Formats: sequence, C-alpha cells, structure tokens
Amino acid sequence: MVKEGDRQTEEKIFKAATDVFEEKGFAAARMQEIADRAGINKSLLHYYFRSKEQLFGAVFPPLVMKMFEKIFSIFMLDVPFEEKIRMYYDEHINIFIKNPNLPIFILNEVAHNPDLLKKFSYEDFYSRMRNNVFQMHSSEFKKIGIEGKDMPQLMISVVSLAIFPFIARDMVQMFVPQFKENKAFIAFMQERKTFAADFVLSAMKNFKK
Amino acid sequence: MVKEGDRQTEEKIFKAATDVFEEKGFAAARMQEIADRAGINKSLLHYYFRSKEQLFGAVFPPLVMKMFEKIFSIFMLDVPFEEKIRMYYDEHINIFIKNPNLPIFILNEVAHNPDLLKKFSYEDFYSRMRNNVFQMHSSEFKKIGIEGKDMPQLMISVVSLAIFPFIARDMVQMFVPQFKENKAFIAFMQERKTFAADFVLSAMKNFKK
DNA sequence: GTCTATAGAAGGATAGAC
DNA sequence: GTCTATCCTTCTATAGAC
Repeated sequence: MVKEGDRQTEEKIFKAATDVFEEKGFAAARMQEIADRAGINKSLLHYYFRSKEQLFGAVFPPLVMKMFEKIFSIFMLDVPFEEKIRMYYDEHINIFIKNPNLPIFILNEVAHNPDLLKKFSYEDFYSRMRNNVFQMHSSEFKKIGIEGKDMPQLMISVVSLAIFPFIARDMVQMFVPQFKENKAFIAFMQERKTFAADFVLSAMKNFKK
Repeated sequence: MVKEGDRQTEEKIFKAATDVFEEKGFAAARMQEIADRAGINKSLLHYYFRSKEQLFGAVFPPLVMKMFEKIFSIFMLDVPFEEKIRMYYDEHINIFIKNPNLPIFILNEVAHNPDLLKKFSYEDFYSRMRNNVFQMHSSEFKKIGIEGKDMPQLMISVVSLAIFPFIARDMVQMFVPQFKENKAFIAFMQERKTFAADFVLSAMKNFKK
C-alpha cells in the first residue's frame, strides 16, 4: 500500500523538476537544484525517477500538452472563423503570460532531440486539425480565394504572431525599452490579442485581390 | 611576430566553435568536440581562448550580427514600404535557409543570459530604426490609419512571420509531414517570401477600416 | 605553437544505514 | 521512504615536455 507521503514527495519533485527544466533547459538543469527546490536530497530523486533522462521524460509531455491542447481544442470548435481566431489569441496568449518561457523551452528541446515528439503521434492531432479547419470554413475561405494548399502558410502565420514575442522577448525589450518592466510587456501582449486577430482577419479579407 | 600557422589555427578553432555552439547550445557544447572538429586537441583550445566562456564570448556576437544586420540595413533603406517588405523577407529568409538553427540558438542563449545583449547597445540600432522607419513612411502609414504607437506590434509581426517557422521547424514538420524532406521545407520557405509579404501588405491595407 | 599527461571540479548515480 | 556518504564518469582547465 502506498503511503500518503509518497505521492506528496513525488508531486513535489515533479513540480520542482518542471520548474527547473523549464527555466534552465535539460542540459543546464542540475539534479541538485531540483532536489533543493523540492526540499529533499539527490538520492531521493533517483529513488523516484531513476535518472535525469527519466525525470525529464516524465515532465516534458505534460508541458507540450499545455502548450498545444488549446490550439487544437479551439481550432476544432464549430464556430465562425473570426470568432475562432479571436478566441485563439485570447486564450493562447493568456497561457504564455502565465508560462512565459514555455515556448522557448519546448522548441529548443525539440530542436535538439526530435524524438521527443514521437510520443505525440501525427494522427492524433495534426492531420485531423488541418483538414477539419479547412473543411469547416471552406465556403468562407473560397470567397476570399484561400485554398487548401494555403493552409500551412496561414496556420503557421496565425500561431507565429502569438508565440514569437515570448520567444524573442529579450530582443523585443531592446527594441522597446519600456518592456523591461514586466507590467508593460504584459500590457503589450494583452493589446496584442486584438491586434493579431485584426491583423490576420484583415490580411485574409483581400488576400487574393 | 605572428606566425602564419597561428591565424590559421585560430580561424579553425573559431569556425569549429561556431558550429558546435550553434548546433548544441552553450550548455551542451563540449570543448572536446570543438577541438576534434578543429583537428587539434583540447589544450590548444585553452591556449587560444582561455576558457569555454571566453570562447563563447568571441563566437556569439558575430552570430547576432549575422541574424540582425540584414533587418537593420534593409529597414533603414529609403525605398517604398512595399519594396522594403519584399526585400526583407527575401533576404532574411535566405539567411535562415543557410543557417537554419541560428534563430533558436541565439534566442535560447539570450533567454538564459540577457547580459549577452549588453554589447549591442540600444542606441546603436533599435531606437534609430524604430523612429526612422515610422518617419520615412509616415505619410503612407497615415493614410491607412497606422500610428507611431502601432510600430512595435507591426514590426514584431513582420519579423515573426520570417523567423518563427525556423524556430518551430519540428512542429511544422508534424503539421505537414512532407516537410520532413529538407527540399520540401525549403520550397515552403521560398514560397513564404511572397506569402508573408502579401499577408503583411494586405493586412495593413485595410487595417483600421 | 602544439602535444601528452594529469589535475581538479562538477554532476549524475549508487550503497547502505535507519 | 529518506538520509549520509561515496563512487564514477564527464568535462574544464593546467603543467610541462618538445
């Protein structure tokens, strides 16, 4: 029978590991720091998760889900495209305001180890989403000259506008020094919800003219 | 007097270090691997560049310049905005096709050590660029309702569309499996030069209607 | 300037007591 | 299940011969 303390400790480790990996990245993360933040010692880490790799393997997938499930769920909704776009920017930017280094962390880890994505099988989401989005709005899209082959360019553009500012935050801060204040940067991203939606919808309106 | 061999060796080290850091990132890069690729041994690395940090410090700034000087030089040109946008996507995407992991590398390193940007003083580029771009095109912009305060949102959007696909390449490959073939991904990015330009220009055309 | 050999430090992992 | 002590490997860095 599992003691109550077990789950608690495992939970503390999991939380600490999530934070440290997300902040530092896999290569720079230290088991010592994870142990410290969890309020235990290194040995106990290895008792619960045999190795650094295993610990990372436990922590990583939920973070990927946190990053992507909103995209999927929103784009699969059966609502008008404009509403979908506005919902997407609202909710996804909210997630990144709460987890500002989630995107750079995930994308950097994946870039150095593409196998990390193998767990998330292609059929699960991606093809379904791409096809459904186009079919749902095909009549809207046809009017403005957007075809199935344009979908990748379009979808990637939509997502770019939400995620990139968080990835390039330090560069953005050089460009606009006020954003060194966290408050100001967040205000900028709040404003971006409507800016990005307007931008995309406006672009699509007369794209093929 | 400096021997000829010196510069050659230093150059080989510099090149090897650039490659390894760019591929692996600072934390995961190994001095041994740099030495191997340079065709020398570890001791000689330390003879030329006292420490890993110093070597990195020598290698990093030129890479930042490679990433950004095109943005600056093109946006400072005195040509119509549309031409500027098309030139920008053409040239910047070309750079990333040749250096696909430059963006994720730089942005990840900077995110974990913001001091890396201190060498690139704010006054050098950023404020000049932001102001000049707006003033150059203020009459064009005024017609379509774009104001000075919109500039950060606009500029960041423009850059997002070029850089993000390279940062998120593995995700993009899940979304469009064909892009696992390098040829197909590059074709996609070639096509993106005009897609992104059309997208931005179309968005701006009736942004405030 | 370049090498071999080795020191020294750090970090991941395990043994064993409680 | 948790701790202390310690091992082992990896990596950075230096000493010293040529």
